[in-house]
Amino acid sequence: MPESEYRDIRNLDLFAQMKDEHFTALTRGAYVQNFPAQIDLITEGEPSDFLHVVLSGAVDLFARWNGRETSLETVRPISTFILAASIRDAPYLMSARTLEKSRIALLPSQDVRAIFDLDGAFARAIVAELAQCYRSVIKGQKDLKLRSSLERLANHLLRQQRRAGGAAAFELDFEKRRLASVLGMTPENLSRAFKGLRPYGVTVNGTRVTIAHQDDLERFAKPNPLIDDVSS
Amino acid sequence: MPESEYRDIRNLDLFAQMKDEHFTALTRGAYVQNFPAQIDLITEGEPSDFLHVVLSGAVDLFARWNGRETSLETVRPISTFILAASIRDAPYLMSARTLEKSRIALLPSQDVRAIFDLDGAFARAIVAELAQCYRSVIKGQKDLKLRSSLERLANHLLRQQRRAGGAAAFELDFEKRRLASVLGMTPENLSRAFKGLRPYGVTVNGTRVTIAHQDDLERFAKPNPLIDDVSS
DNA sequence: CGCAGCCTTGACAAATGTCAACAAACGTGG
DNA sequence: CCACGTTTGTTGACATTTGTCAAGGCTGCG
Repeated sequence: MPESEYRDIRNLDLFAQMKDEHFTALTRGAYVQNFPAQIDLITEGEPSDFLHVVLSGAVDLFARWNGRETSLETVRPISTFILAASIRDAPYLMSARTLEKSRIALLPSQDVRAIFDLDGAFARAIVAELAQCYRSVIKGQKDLKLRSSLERLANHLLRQQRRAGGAAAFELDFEKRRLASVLGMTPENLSRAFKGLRPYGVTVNGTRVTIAHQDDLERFAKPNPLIDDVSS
Repeated sequence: MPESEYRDIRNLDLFAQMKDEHFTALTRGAYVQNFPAQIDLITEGEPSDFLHVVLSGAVDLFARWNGRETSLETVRPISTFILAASIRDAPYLMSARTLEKSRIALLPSQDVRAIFDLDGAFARAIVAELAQCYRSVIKGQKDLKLRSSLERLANHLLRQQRRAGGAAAFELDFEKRRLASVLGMTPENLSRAFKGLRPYGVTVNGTRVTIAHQDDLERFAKPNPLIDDVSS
């Protein structure tokens, strides 16, 4: 593993505080691999052999049931995914595939569990990470159960706008068919939802979104820190 | 705190392995309280002052937005709730209220965090608990996004049947208006959904459900371990 | 008994999904 | 760089699902 990537991983909140020897042990059995876009990395139901770290690119976590499929989360660098399955030595609940060309580190789950038992700082970091993940899924649950698809889209746009710097015009960070799946609707419905937001000053051109009347949109979307804020 | 309740808490997975002195310190600032039914225990957005342990009764975790309300989880004895908020010292994402007369222990979040930093065994137990909670919310997310309300009800009945011992006839464990909220639909819709399951041999009388044709219902519901199993 | 809350039902409205058609964007190989 | 085919996005028409409102029955409790 190149020194720079070793550093990047080491600097993740999850690994920053652990003992050197433990981090070394953890990365000894690890390897880093490049994947093209649209490659399946893991499949739900399989045993969780590796904790994955996205070093570059992007990964989609999704699930299937009865012929249907839905996107549950997008993982962007630099962060880990399927920590919970690794820790519990339980089967993956979600499948993962690359969205773009991606570089991914794989740490054997077995080592993660072993070192988690030895290193208190690591255990605490895992707690912080899991608590964060948990809260973020709860927010997603609230978003889904309390809002209509139009409201979900409106709030998603406001969140995305903030992440992109806050300007009135910004780029969607993934293709619309996936956005539809993330928001829990069909692509056709998303198209119509965009049109439904026009009265609030939203226009779209390809992946470029412009919010002409910020106040109108916010009055409609009613964003709430307990659903829409990244931290907290 | 009575000795028997002290024991009950001590025996929870979360506390079983921690050092005696730490457990003592944790319970020193704690207190136990009885609440009647339908009492608000916490409100979303408030700082998380206490980790709660349900000793008896039942607690509903729910959330509101824009005048709507939804039930997210039911906590039954003996287990804790809002662990994630306590650990992160973040505001509650959900409100809680008693469903019945309940006995609840309150452990100061500050102490939980302090001892979590001192006690590796405790930290590990918290990890196990949080990973479990995380996975269970992900399952809920899949249930919501991949299934129609009729399918959600069918699978809920099968899960409930198993929990109740597996007999063809069993009791719903909460009132229908709440079940509707848990499943993400209106009470009216739930009524109709029950009728919609009649072709698969489901009949309801008050809170008593009978599944006459187990196979038919399962063929329709297509239960899946990665969504419906409690553990794993 | 009489009230209050829950459940059910019907009629209707709104939201969302499906299917088909087509246009636009993209990538590949010539 | 173009031609081609594939994928993605959009739109319309329509079906299905879900929600809303209003009414009435049932039950439990004071």
